[in-house]
Amino acid sequence: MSKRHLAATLNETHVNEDVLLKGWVQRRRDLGGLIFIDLRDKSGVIQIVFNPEKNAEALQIADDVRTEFVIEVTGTIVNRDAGTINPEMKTGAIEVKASGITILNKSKTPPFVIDGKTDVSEDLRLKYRYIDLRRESLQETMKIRHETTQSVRSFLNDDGFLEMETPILTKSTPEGARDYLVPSRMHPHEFYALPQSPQLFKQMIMMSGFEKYYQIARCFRDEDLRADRQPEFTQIDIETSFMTSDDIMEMTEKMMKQIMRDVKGIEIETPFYRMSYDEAMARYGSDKPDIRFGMELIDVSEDVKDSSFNVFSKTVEQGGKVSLLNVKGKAKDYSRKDIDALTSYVEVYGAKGLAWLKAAEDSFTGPIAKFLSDEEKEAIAKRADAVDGDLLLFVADTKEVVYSSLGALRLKLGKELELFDPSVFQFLWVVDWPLLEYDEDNERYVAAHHPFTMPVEEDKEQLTSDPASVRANAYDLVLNGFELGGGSLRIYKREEQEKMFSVLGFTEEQAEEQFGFLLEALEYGAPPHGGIALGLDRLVMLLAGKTNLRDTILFPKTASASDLLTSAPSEVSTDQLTDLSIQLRKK
RNA sequence: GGUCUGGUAGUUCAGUCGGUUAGAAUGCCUGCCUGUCACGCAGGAGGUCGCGGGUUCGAGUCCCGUCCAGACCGCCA
Repeated sequence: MSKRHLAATLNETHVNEDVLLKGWVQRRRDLGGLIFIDLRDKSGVIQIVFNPEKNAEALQIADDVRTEFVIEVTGTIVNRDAGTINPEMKTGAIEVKASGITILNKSKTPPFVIDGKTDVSEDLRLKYRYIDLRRESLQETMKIRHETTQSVRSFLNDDGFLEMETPILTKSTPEGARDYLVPSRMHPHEFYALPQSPQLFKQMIMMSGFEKYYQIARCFRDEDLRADRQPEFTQIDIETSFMTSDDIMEMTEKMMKQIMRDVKGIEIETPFYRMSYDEAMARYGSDKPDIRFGMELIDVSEDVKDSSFNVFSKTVEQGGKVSLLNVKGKAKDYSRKDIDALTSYVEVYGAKGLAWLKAAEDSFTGPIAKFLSDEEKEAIAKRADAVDGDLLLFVADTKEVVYSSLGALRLKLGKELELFDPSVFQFLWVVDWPLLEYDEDNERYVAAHHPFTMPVEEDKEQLTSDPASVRANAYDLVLNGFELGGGSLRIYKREEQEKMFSVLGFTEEQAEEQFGFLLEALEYGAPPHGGIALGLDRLVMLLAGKTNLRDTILFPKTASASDLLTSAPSEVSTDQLTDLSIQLRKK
């Protein structure tokens, strides 16, 4: 018998069959004359029993076996006695009566226990990533990742897309995120950049006449990390010719529908709800709102603009706004101290404080209550729909600070108060983005998305007269408060692209030097085109119910962008540097 | 670049007001145990309290610096 069996594929139908199993020792229970070993392979776990009546020699070897040893076991599948069935285990009704065991490899005692229950520090897990990955939860997540990419491929292949690969060694461009640079040996003093995205290449692919392209593309950005941001990440990158933005959104919805069906077995509703950027900011204080729950921002600027409470009236007078969150029925649950904690929370986002009122019968209590007139309180109560027992939390500041602080507070409270069902997947399109943002530091406009985004047709006239008012023909896909990705129609005429560069403050020479190849390509029959890019890692994170991107990436980086397993980055030899004509400055 | 949290046994943590020999659980080792499944029972080993400096009669504990990990702000077209 030489055919290997997988642990978790065995069940009662295999009783009396001889099996061969190979895998790791999950756990060993030594009862003296009887030893149980839980054998784990990629499919799962099954219990092996070593009984001297069956084979005394095998029992002897099993005695030497330890956790994470790699073993090969032969034996017979048997039903467990009624009283010894383990309902917690997929294979809990059967076990393998061992006739033989071979130790294929020993293992040192692992630095941490491999089970779902044990909490281990992140750095240790990353240093021993290959051990950490043996845990069921990570095995499961990597399977979800595989299923997701396969679902994407199957959908796009069926829809006539070609999967194509773009270069990893590319040209550095100063716009956008910081580039990872690769020095060139053949061209001393010159550098390649790793792609932040295949943006220009996929546009070139459209100019090459392929019409439908996709790639599961690795992208690189040398910026600081976050729980949902890694310097090296993967995008589902898509570009099409001749499709409208509605076409692209509809296609993306179908793709998401298939992914949710294939990976989660969930039927989601399409089309997704669409919301303008302005609406998202006003209602949720976020350009990627989590719409699984309400508790929206309520603007009371109008009601307090003449208030004798200066904090409110002055803010409105100076062009800011006063908004609040109505924490329904929670007034009693929040002490002064709790609200102080919320205040420190919003201060991180630039808010100077968090004013509050508790709604009691026909009145408000709280430190600011005495500064507000009865009419103002009434107006606030009406607008906020405040009833007895509600807690109102106010921020008065610039629009930006009000949005970011209350937007963040809304998410925090939504989570803490369990205002939503975490198993729900709520997709949303955010559309009508501003094309440009004014950069105070550099005193010029920068592209909000990227400089190749097409303006909305009816706003094109304002591009030079009122750049800030121009909307982009762009769309972002949001899932449960996370930006899954975004796309746009692209500029496909040279004059328009040149105009865009000029609005962004490029001289003709700069535009030519950095993007001359693009401008030229636009002159040779570039088709109307557009596309979308979705963050695969984030999608998998949400599908797997994780809160951290590291858990969806095989070998992730730490918050300081190092790899604790291989100790990258690391110093290199002087010979290597000499080859590259590089001399290091003292640290 | 900044703010905050953490770093004590292999691991996860506790360690009071600065005071005798730094603890617990788990893991590990040894012995016993034939139906366990986080097996049980008995015993044992295991510590550069991240690192460097300072204050003090005395520092895991206080102060300064630094490194590492994490969360967040800035940043991320």
